[in-house]
Amino acid sequence: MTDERRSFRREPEEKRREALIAAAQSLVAEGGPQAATVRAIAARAGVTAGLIRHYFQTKDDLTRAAYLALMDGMTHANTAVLDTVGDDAELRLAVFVAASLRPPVMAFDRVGLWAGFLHSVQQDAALLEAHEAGYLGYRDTLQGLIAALDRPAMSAQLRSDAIACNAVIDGLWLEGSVIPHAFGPDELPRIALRSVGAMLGVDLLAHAAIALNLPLDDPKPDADPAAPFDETME
Amino acid sequence: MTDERRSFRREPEEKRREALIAAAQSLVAEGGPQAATVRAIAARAGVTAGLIRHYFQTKDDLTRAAYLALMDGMTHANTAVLDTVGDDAELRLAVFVAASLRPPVMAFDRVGLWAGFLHSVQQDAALLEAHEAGYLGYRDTLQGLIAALDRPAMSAQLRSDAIACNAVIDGLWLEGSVIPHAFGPDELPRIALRSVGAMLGVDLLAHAAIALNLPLDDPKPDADPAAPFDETME
DNA sequence: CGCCCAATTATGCAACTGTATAAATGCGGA
DNA sequence: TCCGCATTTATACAGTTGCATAATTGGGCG
Repeated sequence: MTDERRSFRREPEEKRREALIAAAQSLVAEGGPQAATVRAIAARAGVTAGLIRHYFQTKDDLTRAAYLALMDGMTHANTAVLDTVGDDAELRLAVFVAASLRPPVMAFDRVGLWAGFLHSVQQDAALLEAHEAGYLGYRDTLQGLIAALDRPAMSAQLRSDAIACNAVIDGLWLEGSVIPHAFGPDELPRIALRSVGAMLGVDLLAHAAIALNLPLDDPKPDADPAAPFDETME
Repeated sequence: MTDERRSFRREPEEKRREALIAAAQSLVAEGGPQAATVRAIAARAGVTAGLIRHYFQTKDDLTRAAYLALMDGMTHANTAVLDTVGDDAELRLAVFVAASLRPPVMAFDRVGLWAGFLHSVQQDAALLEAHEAGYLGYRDTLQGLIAALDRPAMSAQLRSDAIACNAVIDGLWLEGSVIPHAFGPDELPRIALRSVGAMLGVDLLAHAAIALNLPLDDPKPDADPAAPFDETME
C-alpha cells in the first residue's frame, strides 16, 4: 500500500540494450508492431519506460536496432550450421536446407517478426539495405552450395537455380510457420530436400537422416534465463 | 475561412462499406496496421471518422471485413484465371502459376496486406479459419491441376508435389514483391515455370508465351475511378 | 413543395502513445 | 564509510487513438 519507489539493479549498458532489443523483438513477433509500445517493451525487459530513452535516442532507434540484430542473428546462424558439417557438397546443401525448415527458424515467432518489421523496413533506407543484404547473402550461400555440387555443367542456370531453391525454402518456411498443424512432423524439410533435389538433379533425401537430426542452437543462448520482472507496473 | 459544415452525398450502404474496406486495405498495405487508424481510413474513403461506426460496430469489425474481402477476392481471382483458358492440362497449370507471379498479384501491396494482417488473423478464430481455407483452397486447385497432368503414375506424391509447387510460387511471390528490382522482367514467372516443371517432369516453359501475355484483371474493376476526396480534413 | 428520417458530420472524452524532464537511488572509488 | 554521479524511476505533457453522442443535412416520399 505504501507507494515506495521501485527498487532496481544497475546493469552494464550492453546487457540492457540487449534486453530491450529482445523485449521489442518478442513483442513484435507475438502481436505485431502495435504491441511493441515503449511501455510494453520496458515492462517485458523488467524496467520502466523512461529507461528506453537512456539507451536509445528514440523508439525508432530501438526498432532499427531490433531489426538489425535480427538480421545479424539470422545470417550468423546460417553460416554456423555449415560449420558443424564436413565438406561433402550434397550433405552440406541438405543440412543447410533442412535447418531453415526446423525450429528455431521455422516458428511463428520468426514469421511474426518478419511481417511485423516489413513496413518499418520499407520506410527506412538503412533497414532496406540490411534486408536486401540478408536475402542476397542467404541466396549467395545457397548458390555456392549448389555450385559445389558435382553435376553436369549447368552453370548457366546457376542463378535461376539458386533463386528457385531459395523460393521453395521460403515458401515452405512461410506455410509451415503460419499453419504448422497442416503438416506432419519433418514433412516440410523432407519435401524441401526432395524438391530441391529434383530441381538440381541430386538425391538430397539420402542425407535426411543426418540433416534432420543435427542439433541446432537457439538464437540467444547467452540471454538471461530468469526474467526478473513482475507484471504489475505499480 | 467561414467554418461551414462539410457537404456530403448519401451513398448506398454497400458502396460505402466497400469504400471503407478498400481504404482500410490500401492503408494497411502501404503502412502496416498502425497506419490504418479510423481517421486515416475515413479520410481515404472521403468521409469523416464517425461514419465508420455507422457501418461497422467497431474498428475490429472493419478490419475483419477487410481481411475477409481480401481472401474472397484472391480466391475469386485465382479461379477466374482458369476460366480464360481451355482444357490443356499443362497450359492450365502454366497459366495458373504465371498469374500468381505477375501484377496485380505480385506487387508490394499484396505482401504488405498479408503481413499487415498476419497478427490480427492469428488472434481471431474466424479470420484464422478463412486464412487456412484460402491457403488450402489455393493448394487444392494447384493439386487438381497437377493431377490432371498426363504423367507416369506418381499419385502417391501428389500431396507433396502440391505443397512443394505452392511453396515455390509463394517464395518467388514474396521475394519478387519485396525486392522487385533484384529480378529482370518476367524472370520470376519463368523461373517458376521452369522449376515447377522440373519438379513435376513436364515442360511448362513451352507455354510461357501464352501464360505471360494473358491479360489479368485488376482486383476491383468496378470501384470508383475518381477519388472524391480532398486531403485537408478541416 | 415540404416533411421526415436515415446518412453524415461535428464535437467530446478517456485511454494510450512517445517524449521530455525532474527526482531518487545503486554502487564503485576515495 | 560516504561522496559523486551515471543509472534508473517517476511524473508531466501534448498528440493520437477508438468510441460515444449530439447536431445537421441530403434526398426520397407524400
